[in-house]
Amino acid sequence: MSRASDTAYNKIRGHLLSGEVSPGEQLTEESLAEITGVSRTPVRDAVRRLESEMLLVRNESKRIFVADWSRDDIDEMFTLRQMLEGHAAERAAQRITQEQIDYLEEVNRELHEAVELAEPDVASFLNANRIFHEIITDAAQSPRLKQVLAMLVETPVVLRTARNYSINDLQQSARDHDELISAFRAADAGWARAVMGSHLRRAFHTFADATEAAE
Amino acid sequence: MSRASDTAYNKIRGHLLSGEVSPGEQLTEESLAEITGVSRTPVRDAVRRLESEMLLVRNESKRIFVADWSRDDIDEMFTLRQMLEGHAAERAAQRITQEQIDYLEEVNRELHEAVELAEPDVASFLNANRIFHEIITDAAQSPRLKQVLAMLVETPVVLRTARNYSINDLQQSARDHDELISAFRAADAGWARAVMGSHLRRAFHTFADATEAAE
DNA sequence: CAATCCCCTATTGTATACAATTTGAGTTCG
DNA sequence: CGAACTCAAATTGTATACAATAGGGGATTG
Repeated sequence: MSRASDTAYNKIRGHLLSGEVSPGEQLTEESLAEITGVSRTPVRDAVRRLESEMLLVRNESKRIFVADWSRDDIDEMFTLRQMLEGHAAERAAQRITQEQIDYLEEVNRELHEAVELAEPDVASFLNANRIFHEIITDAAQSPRLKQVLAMLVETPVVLRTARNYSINDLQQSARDHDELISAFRAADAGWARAVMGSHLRRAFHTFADATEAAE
Repeated sequence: MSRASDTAYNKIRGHLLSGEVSPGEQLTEESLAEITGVSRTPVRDAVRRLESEMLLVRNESKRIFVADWSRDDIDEMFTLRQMLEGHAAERAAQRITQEQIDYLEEVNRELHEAVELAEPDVASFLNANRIFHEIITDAAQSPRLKQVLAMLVETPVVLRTARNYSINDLQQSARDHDELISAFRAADAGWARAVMGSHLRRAFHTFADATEAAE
């Protein structure tokens, strides 16, 4: 993370997720260069990456704007994740190693701890959740799948509404993960796909409810 | 296509697809700049795009190499396309306009003509085929899906082996398209998904056979 | 007053020089 | 002889100046 373009990527991403900027707002390479403290060259790299993750969009004349995700966009994103991560879970069930299963258990133990407090630690939850899903994507052993999924996970909207998730929802996520681990231990691809499917579909509704609550 | 980075993208892509370079061969930004006649800056943009399409890969120290697709890689790519384009066909069946259906018919008429010659016109076939699938992706009205699919279609291996496709395979593709159009006209999402699924899965085996024939 | 045109400014695109990093060949030393 | 070290060359990364393009506002004209 020492390279300037990575610095720029992380700072801009943090800026977008913090909510300091509004959807639809225009950004310029120059202003982003000032914010990040590097020149426009690495900023351009970072902007490309954020475009591919659809946190930024360009208009017809190449100007840069903060992406605006409609509810339908979020729905479609979860649907794509359900398909692709369901497939990943299926492949992972056939390929995952004992070490990776141990790692999944360790990460999910942390996730359980984060959501069983009186006041859940949402940041720890999100972090453990991200790592959990990454382990599965790695275990699927498909570089294409991994690259495609990298474009879809962690939208700004989801992260911004995470604080509104109910304790029940978070604890249900932890239990979904427990069941996924069981499916992997049984090497049951169909089970893994089905659990991943319902896990992500529920996550969408959790998100949708949290969004309504915030408004 | 007047901008230097687009020129670079197209020239490098053509270079990769022509087979003048071998999988695993190292390329440098400088050499690509010479080939394309522009400076390293737009070349870097083009390389990024080709990386996301996985025609180029980088090693751990960021050096650039021509991607090497194994048979398993191709298989996985077609599996992902089957999932995603199947979904696209489903959505398209519920959203496609009469104008788009007319356009599909027109393009597929050209495709039929290209493959019903004594000596099939493979270039025209590939071009009509690409446009046909693009119309469907557009009709699905999902920017995320469109972007994700852009990363998966047209691998160098598929294009290089296209000459080995049999006339029967090409004509079957044209008939698959006819059936897809019927499914769209009937607005039958399940039918559209199923036809797209078998169409792409057959395409994989056509590719696999053509590859073996070439070796 | 409204529509059009024109020009200045804002913004992105490109070239180039230089910095940082990695590679690999040659050399030294045990 | 081989393992480790050194340093020059090769390659990618970054900053910056300038070029090309697009946008917006004011003047012009009917």
